[in-house]
Amino acid sequence: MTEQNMAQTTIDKLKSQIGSQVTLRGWVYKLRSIGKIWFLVLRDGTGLLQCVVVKAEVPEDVFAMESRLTQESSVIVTGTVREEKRAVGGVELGVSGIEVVHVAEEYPIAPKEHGTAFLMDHRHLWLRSRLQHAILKVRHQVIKASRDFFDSNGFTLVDSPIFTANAVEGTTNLFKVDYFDQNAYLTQSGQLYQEAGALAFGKSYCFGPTFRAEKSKTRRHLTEFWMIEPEMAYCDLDEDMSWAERYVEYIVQWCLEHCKTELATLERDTSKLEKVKRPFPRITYAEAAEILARKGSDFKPGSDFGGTDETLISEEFDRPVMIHRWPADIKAFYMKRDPANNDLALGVDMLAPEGHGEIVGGGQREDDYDILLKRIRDNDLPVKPFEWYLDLRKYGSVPHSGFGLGIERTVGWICGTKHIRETIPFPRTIYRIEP
RNA sequence: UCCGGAGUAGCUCAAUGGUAGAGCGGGUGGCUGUUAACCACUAGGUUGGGGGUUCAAGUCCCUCCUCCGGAGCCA
Repeated sequence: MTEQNMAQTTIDKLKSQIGSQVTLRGWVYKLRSIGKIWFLVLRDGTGLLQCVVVKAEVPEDVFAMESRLTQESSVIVTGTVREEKRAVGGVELGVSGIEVVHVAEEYPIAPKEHGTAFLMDHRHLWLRSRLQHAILKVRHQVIKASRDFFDSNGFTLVDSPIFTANAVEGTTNLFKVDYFDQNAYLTQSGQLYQEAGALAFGKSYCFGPTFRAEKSKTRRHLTEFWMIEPEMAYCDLDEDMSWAERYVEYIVQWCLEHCKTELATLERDTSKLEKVKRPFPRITYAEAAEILARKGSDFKPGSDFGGTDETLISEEFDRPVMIHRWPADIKAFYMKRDPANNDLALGVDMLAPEGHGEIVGGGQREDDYDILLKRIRDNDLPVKPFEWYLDLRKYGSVPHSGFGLGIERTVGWICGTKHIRETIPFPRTIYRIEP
């Protein structure tokens, strides 16, 4: 290894390298010139660094590079790290040399305000900007925390397929694909397969993309989104809710500890997240309906909650709230009924605070063969594609439960972003499939 | 699918029916500590498409397209 390679570093490590001669590889984030000094703000994926080029301190050709360089040009910069209160991040680089790797063409995203449509058209470049970078860093940590949580609690990763022959919830619109000469769909949930996983491994989970062909046009919807779905054998609704609150608490506390810089960049009020500690309130659907009645919503009892209703309910609590025991009519066929009231399903939804909507949906599954078969028929679903699913009730059926957590809505809540489309690298919405 | 909103310079937006403009970005020049630097100069337009009314349309009417927000549905 040459001396040059040994000095190779990244911006996030510079605080411990003050006084050292280092080399950084990155891109020009911003340029400012005041004559015989110019400033280059370097971006390397780990942070931003102000680099100072002084005419009297560098060779003439290095100083002359200011006129050649453009925003987002790729450069390798060498210099001495020093403390500097005036610079962003508290350190700066006194430049001794610059190697130009590529001079970028005029960059479309100027350091000024842009509209969302324009930025989304340039999503592949927008990812480089501070806020988008921070949001996706949080997304990464949410996913890491999720895997850590389930991996260290005895769950086995059992990936569900993306192509499926059956519609989990029957009623919702699925993306149909030509699967050779047969119809297939893109999955809208990996849950059914996790039930097989839980009966094989005790506790299993999957994490992958799911697809909904609904023509939703709201800040809470994507046609392609990522869901993490755990499923537990020998688990009833109460235990299911305990898993959900442990998991959500874990993710939020993990991000508070590991995403301090990003949450500060996003100007997130973290005091709201610090309150996300167990136990979370658990209320019934009927109690939630009472809250809405008291607050004057025009909500119709027996129906599902709309976005506004969810916000009204979540405003009552300072942490996520779990709503359980729903009218069976509005829930999926596979949900087990409440032994105390056959009209109610043992389902649970978790609403995030601050109006970020439903982040978790789940419940206890019907484990009786005859009842499940009847439900499939009552819902006018074809029995054939569900035969394997029914088998799970023929060979060692047990009470089991699970849930799914929407990654994008969770990231949106933790980051405090208004639009869910900023929480996924390349969002897919009804009118956007590019870039 | 329904309701509402918007399409004008690369971007963000102005412009009573009467000569299409500004800021930012780009280019040129100036400045030894800038923070969205500043100052001067400069280039940049089929006003989303089509049709109509009018002496005259970015502006009024019809139609189509695109996008945005919300509803429904959902995570």
